Amino acid sequence: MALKVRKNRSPAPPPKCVVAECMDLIGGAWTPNIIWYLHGGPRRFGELRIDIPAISAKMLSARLKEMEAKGVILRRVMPTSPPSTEYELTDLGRELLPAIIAIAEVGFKLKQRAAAGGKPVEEPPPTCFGVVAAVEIDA
Amino acid sequence: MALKVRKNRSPAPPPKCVVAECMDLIGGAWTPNIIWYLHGGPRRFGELRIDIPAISAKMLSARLKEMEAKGVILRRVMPTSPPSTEYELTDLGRELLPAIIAIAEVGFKLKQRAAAGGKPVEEPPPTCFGVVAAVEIDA
DNA sequence: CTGTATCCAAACCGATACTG
DNA sequence: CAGTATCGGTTTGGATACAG
Repeated sequence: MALKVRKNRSPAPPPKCVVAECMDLIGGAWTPNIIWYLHGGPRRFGELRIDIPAISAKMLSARLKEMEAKGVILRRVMPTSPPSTEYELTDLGRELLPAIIAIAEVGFKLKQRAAAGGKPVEEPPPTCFGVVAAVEIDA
Repeated sequence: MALKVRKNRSPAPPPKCVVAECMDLIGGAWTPNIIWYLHGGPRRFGELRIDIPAISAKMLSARLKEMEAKGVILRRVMPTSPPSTEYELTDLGRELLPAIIAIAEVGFKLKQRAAAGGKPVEEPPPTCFGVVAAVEIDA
């Protein structure tokens, strides 16, 4: 251990907080969920509604519009009948994924612990999202 | 690249979202900031108020109380004169750090890009928080 | 110094109903 | 299918003043 315990109050000037820049993009209550369900590829409005059971059409619409304005997602209207719309992460949106995944990993651990009755989970899952990373569809 | 591009709509059932479990703990608007400034060690009420300039005493108090109730932080009153209070991350709170740090790292990248005029930053900083990890005070 | 109390504005959010 | 409109309730959050 190279660190020493601090003896005085607030001797270490805290590093400038850089959390806000990211939280501005993922801070909304539903935003992380939307990004999460979009990370596998483009997805439609109705699909997202089913993905996120508790969300109302109004909120989903509002968040999607907001995220589009911020450049996090891309909205593409397909000229089909009936018309459908696809939402997709932009490059900027994909940059948020590490944060979202880290959040999900912590959430996974928390959930496991809760299921285990409050006792800490020992072995951290190597990558509980291997499944996610291996999305592979042939047709 | 081992992945193939999906050809149909929503063929991949999205993995259960585990983001909510963590967002319940860090979802508040100020919570990530508080955890961030607490990750270097215990910190007092007034210090946090200065650390997070935009926060009001009311909100800071509310968040701290909420986080204490959730077991994320520990509140310790020091029997000094004038009395002071220290807030510290619990084990549970420390488990949230990977997510917070990931958020901060993304925020750092975003900030750099913004400073660079919107162009993407190429080299990812190895650990832009080495400074943070090396808190070391002699006296 | 460490909060709490009150007032008040704005944002968030669900339910429901309706349009193209 | 993909939204929008409206209503109403809850939450968030700042300002200010006050208390232990």
